[in-house]
Amino acid sequence: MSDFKAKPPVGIEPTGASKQGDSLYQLIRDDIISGRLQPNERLVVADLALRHDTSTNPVREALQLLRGEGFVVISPNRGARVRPIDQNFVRDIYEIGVLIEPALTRWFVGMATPEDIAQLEKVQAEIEENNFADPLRHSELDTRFHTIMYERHYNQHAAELWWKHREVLRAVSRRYNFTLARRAQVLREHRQLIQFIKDGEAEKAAALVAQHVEGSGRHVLEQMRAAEAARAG
Amino acid sequence: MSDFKAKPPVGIEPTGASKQGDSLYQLIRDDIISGRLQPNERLVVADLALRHDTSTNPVREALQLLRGEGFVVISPNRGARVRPIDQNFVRDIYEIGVLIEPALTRWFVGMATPEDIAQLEKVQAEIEENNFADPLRHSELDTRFHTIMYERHYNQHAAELWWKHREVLRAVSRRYNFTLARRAQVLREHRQLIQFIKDGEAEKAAALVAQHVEGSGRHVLEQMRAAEAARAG
DNA sequence: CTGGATCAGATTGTACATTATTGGACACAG
DNA sequence: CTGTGTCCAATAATGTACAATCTGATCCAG
Repeated sequence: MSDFKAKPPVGIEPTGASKQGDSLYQLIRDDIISGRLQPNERLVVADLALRHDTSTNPVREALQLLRGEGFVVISPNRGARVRPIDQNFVRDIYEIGVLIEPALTRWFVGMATPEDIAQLEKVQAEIEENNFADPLRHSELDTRFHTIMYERHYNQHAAELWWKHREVLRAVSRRYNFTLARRAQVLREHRQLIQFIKDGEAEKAAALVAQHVEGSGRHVLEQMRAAEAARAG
Repeated sequence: MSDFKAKPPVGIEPTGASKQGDSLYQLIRDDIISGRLQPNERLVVADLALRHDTSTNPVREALQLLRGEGFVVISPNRGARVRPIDQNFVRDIYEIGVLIEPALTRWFVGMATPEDIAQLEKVQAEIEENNFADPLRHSELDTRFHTIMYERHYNQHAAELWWKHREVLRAVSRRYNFTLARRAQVLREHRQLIQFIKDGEAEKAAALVAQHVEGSGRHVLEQMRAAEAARAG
């Protein structure tokens, strides 16, 4: 799990949880992401407290946080369950990304310094070097790539929203591989994006990002559908 | 306060709070919205528990929820405070609205039934009849108008996001009046919007909504700035 | 097979112990 | 006399233990 970590953008609203509450949040979240906790599985407060050697209040707090991020569903008097991350859920999140990310990108193009671009190229070089050999590493690098663009945006709310969604999507896509076609396209789009940023082509960059996010969403959804069909068939 | 209520869209994710937790959430939220609780005021768990005649756990739960909605800021070991809803905060939220609402609208135009349109026209008639005489009523009607358009959207996430933001903005704009210019514009845009929907002009409707939201944001921000200047001067 | 009493299991609420922060008193150096 | 730093106590957040309440399922009676 530790190699799944990615640094959040600077200045993102902290969880506001206490030490134990926060680490519990991390632990349970990792259990969900890694699949150790099944979709729809009940999350019994007392059990979790026992397992993580603490008491119930920190667990409740962590569950509330996870609910906020979309990893857990809570219903009154019936407790918490692992949210089954289904196709609708993923589609919803991607669609919001398609709306928001281009706007963040457009702003970045107007603000990018040579250092920013150097950073992007460095990360892109690492992505190309890794060339999807280590999927987790790719996921982390790709997230870093986009974080560079978004983290200094004045609209912290939008950036935070993007980050939350990103985390969920990483949790999902972790289960699948990239098709060859998609690999090529990701590299191509990143390169092209850097070029547009260099040229100050804000509109083109924004349009490209929209396409990039949309393609990414479509790709994951197709994988999910395929896996679904395989399970059923 | 009770006349400030507006019905949330159907199928919005429930808070997941228990009975007491949920009502506490409502109470504290109303106190923040109405200004009975000052910006940055500390929210002491024990006090709140006492005041609302309950114990600390439900209060903690309610505060977590309020944090999720953006009404409260929590920092570890230092407790919760009323979030000062400043201009940046409002601008951030409006900008996200400008990105999301047109997309929701576009879809609605393709799906609207004659009943939907009749509903919109009915609400619009009430808005015109009220003609901003009762600002709270206007706020509620205006919210209903947009809810009709968005609440059945397949992207429940986007709709929920919109609703949360809407609630915050209502909390803010409650403190201000509409300028005459803005009143006229709101009415004009609503009428035009209905016409576009009738004609199935999805793109035009989306563009108009973008303009509508942007104008609304600008209006509120100007009011805030004016109030700020008045305080300072 | 239906329907309601019953009961185990879990959530929710209460009381309290522990631990962290904060502001102020006080001593001391400049 | 003023500014600085340390210690301490008040205050409040956080964690623990437990009581109360709710839910869902099981198991009979009809």
